[in-house]
Amino acid sequence: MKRNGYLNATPERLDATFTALADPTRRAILARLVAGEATVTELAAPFDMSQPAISKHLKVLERAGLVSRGRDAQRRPCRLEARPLREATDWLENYRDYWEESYQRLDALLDELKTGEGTSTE
Amino acid sequence: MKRNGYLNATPERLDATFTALADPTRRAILARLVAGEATVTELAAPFDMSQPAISKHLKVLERAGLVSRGRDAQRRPCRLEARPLREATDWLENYRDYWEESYQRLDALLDELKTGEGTSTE
DNA sequence: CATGTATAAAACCAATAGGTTATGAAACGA
DNA sequence: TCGTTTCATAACCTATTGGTTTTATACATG
Repeated sequence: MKRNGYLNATPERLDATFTALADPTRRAILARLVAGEATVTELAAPFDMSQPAISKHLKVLERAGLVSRGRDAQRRPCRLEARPLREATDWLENYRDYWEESYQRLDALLDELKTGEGTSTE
Repeated sequence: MKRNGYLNATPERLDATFTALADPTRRAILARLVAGEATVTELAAPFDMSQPAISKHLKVLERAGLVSRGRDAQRRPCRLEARPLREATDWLENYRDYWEESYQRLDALLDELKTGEGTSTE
């Protein structure tokens, strides 16, 4: 049930990707980049944090392949890269069956509690 | 385009979940738990690592809510919990449109390179 | 009751993460 | 050529991570 067709992530890439996603600042940066390319200073602006701190976060994102950088004079515009996101999603999709099942069980239980009330196994 | 209906993860939960997923040992433990409950020693067996090390990994997984523990005499069986996996998946799904678009662009490019050869913009 | 088994907790260590300030370097604009 | 902007790098600090070994606890069983 996996609509695949592309290559899979190595464990190292998953390590790097999930590590990168584990920080709220970096997730915010990614969210910003969905809207399009941005320079380091633009990315740093919303945060109460020094510029080198943001540069470090960007390096983590870059190491995971989540971000690539161009060049525009003295600026180094960042762009979001899709691949690791897809790979992480693919990895998690392997568990979809599992948690859908879990929630079906939960739904059934809630259903029983609601409609049952006295009608059920008591 | 989000088939939701359930609650969303707090940033702290996402931090904890992605942190937990960022380690290959912990991912392997999760994979094992899909097959059903397991004790700590069972989980530790495949790894060339001390028991306390595994206990620490389990604590990380527990802190993220990915694992819950029961009690069976001196054993503390671990079970996989679905919720954080679903929440992480949901978070990543927000990017699905983005990377599907990216890959369409890539596909189009590859197509052009393959079928075009000389027919294209040259 | 004594011993073995399953797990947790403590103390320790090296490496990494996440932040800081200060400095350096590349490119632009006057 | 000089100053300004944009960014990276270095050096430093503290807290956390991921591992170790050793010790303690809790239960089961002969």
